[in-house]
This record gives sequence, structure tokens and C-alpha cells, in this order.
Amino acid sequence: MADYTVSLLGGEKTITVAGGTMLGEILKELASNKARKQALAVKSGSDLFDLTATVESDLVVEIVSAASPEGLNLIRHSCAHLMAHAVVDLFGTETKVAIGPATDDGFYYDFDREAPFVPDDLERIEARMTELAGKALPFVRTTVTIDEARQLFESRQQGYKLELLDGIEAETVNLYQVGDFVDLCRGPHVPNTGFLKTYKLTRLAGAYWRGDEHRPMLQRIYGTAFGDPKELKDYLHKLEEARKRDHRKLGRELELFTMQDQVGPGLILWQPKGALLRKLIEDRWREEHYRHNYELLYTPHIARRDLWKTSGHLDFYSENMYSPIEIDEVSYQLKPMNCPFHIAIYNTRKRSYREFPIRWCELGTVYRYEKTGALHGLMRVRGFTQDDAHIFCRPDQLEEEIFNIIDLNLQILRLFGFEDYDVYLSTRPEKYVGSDEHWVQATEALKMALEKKGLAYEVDPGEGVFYGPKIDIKIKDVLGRSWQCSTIQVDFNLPERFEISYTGDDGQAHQPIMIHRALMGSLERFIGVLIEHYAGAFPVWLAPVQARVMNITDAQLDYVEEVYRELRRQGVRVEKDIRNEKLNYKIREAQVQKVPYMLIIGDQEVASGQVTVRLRDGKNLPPMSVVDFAELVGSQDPEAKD
RNA sequence: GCCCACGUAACUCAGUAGGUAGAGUACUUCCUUGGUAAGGAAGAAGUCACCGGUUCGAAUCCGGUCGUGGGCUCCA
Repeated sequence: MADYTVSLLGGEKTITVAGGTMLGEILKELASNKARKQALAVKSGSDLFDLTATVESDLVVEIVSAASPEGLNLIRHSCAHLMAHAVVDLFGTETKVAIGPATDDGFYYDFDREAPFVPDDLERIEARMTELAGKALPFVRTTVTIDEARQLFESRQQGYKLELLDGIEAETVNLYQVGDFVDLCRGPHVPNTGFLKTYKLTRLAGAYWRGDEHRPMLQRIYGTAFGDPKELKDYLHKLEEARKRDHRKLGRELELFTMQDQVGPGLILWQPKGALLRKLIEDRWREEHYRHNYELLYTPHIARRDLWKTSGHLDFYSENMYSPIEIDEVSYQLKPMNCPFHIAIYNTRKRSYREFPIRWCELGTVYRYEKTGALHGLMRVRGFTQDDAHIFCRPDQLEEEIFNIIDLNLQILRLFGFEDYDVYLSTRPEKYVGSDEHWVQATEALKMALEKKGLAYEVDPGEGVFYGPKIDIKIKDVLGRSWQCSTIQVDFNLPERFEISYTGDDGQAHQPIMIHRALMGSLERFIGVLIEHYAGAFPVWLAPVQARVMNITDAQLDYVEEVYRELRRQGVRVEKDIRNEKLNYKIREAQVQKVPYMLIIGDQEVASGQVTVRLRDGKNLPPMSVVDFAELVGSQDPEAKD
């Protein structure tokens, strides 16, 4: 066998070894004892290898330890195997195993078994995992042909593995054996189960085999694992903190919104403070749109069924629409989108190229049927208000319009404190309308606008809507769940279906291009993300209650009233707390309600004609006049800062 | 829609062999007038989600419906 040279990346030593030598052996020569003991696997370039892998070429290697992202991933992946082993141990081989990968924050494994797992099972499984981990069972890799693998899994009656094998084109596959549990797996894995020390099974869930709702529902067990117990503790702590910011919890506590059985699932009732918050957002949104040369529209909630036939919604969107309502023997349906109405307005008269681009916006409330299991607080509801707009333009205006939309989009997101988001460009799906030429042109326009704007984006091939390509911007909530807010979609379909046209400079009729876009997406979802983003402590300009005036004793009641009235007159959103309670109590309550300013009124303030301002963070400002305070509040508006 | 869990006062939760319910917070009243995160006392408040079954008797056991949560699928 040939000899190869191997060195450690960044190391000085290079050694020559015979082909077939195990990497683990080589580390004994190349690495310090300490480093070697932490080695979970070896990395060369972007390839990862087991320590038992053999040298088959010249290599420059790195040690993968638990401290690296790859190492953590490895631990989690190996934990998934360990868990599957424990499950098969406990519940017998009639429990079929499906797949068990590592995820961003842990791992899972899918099982198929008659009886459901119950929460107590998680503890039992965990206990068995600990037992197996204690034995430091090696992960033994063997490479076999597809046929050999098929025979093995057939004899073990593991149908899911056979199905996986059917999809593999290579001639050989890797099997990993831990104890008597054998799994089909690319690897690599940690050397033995002794390396798996810190893990926790977190929840049970159902999941379709291969993510397909027409295939069997499997039982998924989620868990997480870390290299260091402290990291697990931090992780659990972070989850706990995230739960405190949950918009559903804060929404109730801050009296922003409520949902009730008797009203119906996915339908939001905005309480006064939530309604005020929403109004502030809507007002700002309208102002920004006015500045960016948009015009405002209002349209109804229902329309004749025929409209939805023309628009194509009955063909392509009916499963998301509510059943027709008969009115005077004519069928009407609730709107799932606003676009057909905007087109109807477009059609009120002949349009000229001279009026383009036409930019029409509407805070339009739409109703969509969502599967019950998909509903989630404000994030996923059945009735919601889109900050919608439709732009009609000529093909040569498309790119600039997209650019302007992105500009406005980022400006609005920034206004609300969102600087981090993921941008996706979705291209032509399998089922589509419109000419190829149009698709290419529109996709290019979207791409160019993104690039001009210097935005990093990911291409989602085939994820566009049937009527055109789109740009989506997703914001992350506190639990790391990604929520799509902004969407910008080019549409060739509706102008065609409604046969809308404009007169060009050649005097001929042309078809305009239409852009749909929503920046906040839906106000409901946006506010949900906003609540979590700020943990309910909204910036002063958005806080439903900006200040609460509180007296110390009844002796200051008159002055409190005076301050309260003056601040209202100045446009400050103020409340007064003149209950017969101690100051501590009032402060605590205002604090819990996350009111940005507490105005304390005692005899001193009455005497000096001032107010003492306590901030949400516990700090005090020097005493100031009521007028100065009103000015301070006003100055917190980003508008005022420009 | 599918899988699992859950549903007790406005909120957070007890109720562990089936014998018509309990705490803390909030609410109301009274006492207390107290300078930067909970002063004290009393009171009122629940068809134990809903419907049906088993039982002498059901918050508790069984079935169904509705709703909520965690996932899957789907999406703003």
C-alpha cells in the first residue's frame, strides 16, 4: 500500500503513514494528548471523517471537538442514534425507525409504532440513554453494498430504511452500529457513546414520513445535546426567557388583544391598548406611503363570486376561501386578497402610460381559511389586515419600482427596530402562467433591485407563486421561528385575466405589469413579532401608554389632575394612578405594564410646579416642568429625530 | 387537517383510591395618606370547556364535540 503524508492544519509536523492507517492513530503522532482526547472526528477541507476512517490520500487535517459547530452537530447526530437505540431497547424491534438528523438546536428521531409514546416515556428513554452512554459503546462503521444493506434491513423488517435505500444511487452505503442497533447513515459519528454526556429529550410530536401529508404520521421525539452541561443550562434558560416574551402571554398581560372561544379561532379582538398601538402603526404607515407617492384605497370585505372566478382565486385559492354567502340569490364570498378590487378601480376609466406608475395602497382586511393546527396567536390567524399595495407600471419601470419598494420596505422595518431578517428570491414554480420571457424579465428585475440595494439573499428555486416571482423577507421571533412579513410579487396573471390595459405613447393598448406587495405583511403578525422583539417594552413613540402620573398622597390630587390634563393637551398618551395605594405599589404596577415614564407627584413637585420622572429602567431624571416633559416625549419619536 | 398533551374563579395553578371545589394575584368595601418594584382586614366571584355514557353519586372513569399548546403539512 502506498504511503501518504498527513499534517495537522497549522501544525509544523508532517508525518508519512501507510495507506489504511486509522486517523485516530495518526492523531497520536500529530496532536497533544489533550487535543486528541477531545477529538470527536477529523476534518479535512469541508469533509468530516470518523477517527476510525483510514488514510487513502495525502491529508491536512483538523481536529473536530465539541467546541466547534461541526462537533456540536456531530454530538447531536450521534445522540439521535443513541436515542433510537434506547427506544428500540425499551419498546422492541416492532418499533420501526425512520430518520434521525441533527437540527439547528438539537436532534430528533422519527419512529413508527402502534401505541403512542407518552411524556413519561421520555424519562425512561433518557434513563436508558444514560445507561447506554455509560457503557461507552463504540460507533462501528461498516461499508456495504446496497444489496447487503437491503438484506440486513429486510431481515430486521425496517421498511423505512429500505425506502431510503431505494433513493440512494451510490453503490455502497455506510452502516453504523452502536450496541445491537444498526442504522443507515452517512456519518461521521463520535467514537463511542461515552462522548455523549449532556442531552435532554424535550418534546413529542407527530411528523409525516418524508414531510408528506399523504404518507404515514410518525412519532417524533425531539431532544437537544451539548458538549458542555453549562451550555445546556444556558439553552434552557434562554428558552425560559423567550417564553416570557411570548406575544400571547404579553398580549394578555398588557391587555393588547384577546381571542375567545365564543368568537372563534384565529379571530383577534383588539383591546384598547392594542388598538391604540395598531392605530399608531397604521398612521405612520399611511404617512410614509403618502410621502412615497402612494394613494390610499378602501375596498369591501366581500364580493360576488364571479369576481373570484375572473381573478382565478376559485381555481387556485378556493381551499383557503370561506364558503359563499347567498344574498338576494347571488353568491358572495369573503375576500382572501385585495387585488381584484384594486383592479376594479383601475378599470373605472381608460389609463394612459402618462399616469404610470400607479401606486395604490390599502390596509385591507382579508379572511383565509387556515387549518386549525396552523393557527398560532397573532402570527397565524384567519382574519387579518394586510398593508397591501398594488403598483401598475410599464415593463421598463419594473426594476425601478421594485427598487423603490425594497427601499421603503427596509425603511419601515428599520423604523420598527428590525435590522435582522432573511431575504429570499423565489423563482418560477412547476405550475405557472405567463410567458417564459416575462418570467425571466421579472426575475431579473427582482434580482437586479436586490443587488443594487446590496441585499444578501437566498434563491428559493421553484417557490414563486404561480403568477410570478417574488421576494420575501422573513423576521425571526424570540424562539427563532421565522415569520414571513414582507412580500413583493410580480404578477402577469391578473392583468391578463381582467384584460386591463393602458394606452401607450404609440396610441396602442398595452397590458400593464402589476406588482403586489405587503411590507409588514399582516398587521396582526407584525405586531406579534413587534411585541416579542421589544418584550412588550415598546419605544416611547409606540407605547400605548407613554406616561403614568402618580400621586403620593391625596394632598396632590388637584395638581395630578392639572398635570394629566396639560399632558393630554400636549398630545402625550398619559394615564393617572390616584388610587389609595403606596407609591411602591403604583411604581411596581406601572413597571410591570412597561410604561416608559412614571411621573411622581409629591408635595415637592406641587411646590415647585414640576414633575419627577422615573424611567422604565429604574433611573430618575432631574425634576422638570410639564412642558419640558411633553417635549421630551415628543423628541423620542423617530420622526422628530430626523 | 394529522400526531401527542392539555382545558378547574378574570389570571397562574392545587385538587394524589369517584362523595356537588381550594390557594395566590386581580376585583369590591373598610382601615391606612405612606417618596421610587407588592401596607392590613373583610367580601364577592366557578354549570370544574360543552354534550352524552357508566355509577346511588362524576371536576375525577369512558366516548364525542369545541378550544388551546408543541410539532408535521400549509402560509401573511
